[in-house]
Amino acid sequence: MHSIGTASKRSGVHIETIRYYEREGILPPAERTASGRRVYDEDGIARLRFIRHCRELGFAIRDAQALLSLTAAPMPCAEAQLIAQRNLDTVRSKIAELSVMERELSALVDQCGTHDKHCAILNDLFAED
Amino acid sequence: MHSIGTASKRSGVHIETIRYYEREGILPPAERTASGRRVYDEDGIARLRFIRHCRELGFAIRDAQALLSLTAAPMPCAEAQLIAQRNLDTVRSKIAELSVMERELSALVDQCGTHDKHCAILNDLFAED
DNA sequence: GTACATCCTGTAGCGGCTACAGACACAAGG
DNA sequence: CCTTGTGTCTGTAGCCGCTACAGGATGTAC
Repeated sequence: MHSIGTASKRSGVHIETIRYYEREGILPPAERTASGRRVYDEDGIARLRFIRHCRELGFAIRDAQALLSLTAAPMPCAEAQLIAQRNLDTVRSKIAELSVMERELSALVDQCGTHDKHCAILNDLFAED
Repeated sequence: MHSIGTASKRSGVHIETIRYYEREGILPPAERTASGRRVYDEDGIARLRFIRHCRELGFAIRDAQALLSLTAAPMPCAEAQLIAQRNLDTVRSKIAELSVMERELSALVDQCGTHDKHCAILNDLFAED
């Protein structure tokens, strides 16, 4: 049995974040000692790590919660794959958006300094469309 | 002279967002009619479009504000370039993070279905590290 | 026994909007 | 003049996923 501090260190999830997850119902409420302190067993720590991995892969916390609850289902694959695919789509469209930004920004940065009179960056931002 | 609705349509910035920018001091307070309605001239609309372009390029609103105020400076280029370069760095590191996610997620999605017994996605998320 | 670390709850803040509620204002038609 | 419909106003609360306190209780080591 472990304190929240130990669970935090071993799972890589900040203490405040653990409490936040509990408050939000992402995780089941932790057991408590007589004096009211949270206590975590290995499963509890594994769940924290699970959520962290989900977040590192870009899943929304609600999706992380859904995936976690799927681990108790008999045939979780199809559902899990669906959620993962949706997230993959989201990640890819974010990359696409950022790539557009990257191209335009680097063009702007390069242009700047080539014009004597006006700043290319500011000019461009003022353009009609 | 234009109403906020017209300014919104012509700049592509939502009405609520325009008021938000004013509240936050991103934009100078708009002129008002006798009855208290906001009024925008062509310059005001141009400023709104400027902010929108900044946002579309990923600039934080505070940076957008800084860039906007640079348009009144005599030698804005160096400063503008600095802000743009910082933003470009941010955008690039976001792309890098998302690319890692993309690779890992697509591997997971592909793996799923190849194992009969356990879901590869959920297994992976439960892994030690 | 006394420091000091750790934990608790509750609340407020971040960024960048978005979405109301409830009250005024204005233009067009009857 | 009155109604109807649309536009606008202020103020506040919510979204996401935390993060950062304040102020108090509890646990541990010397």
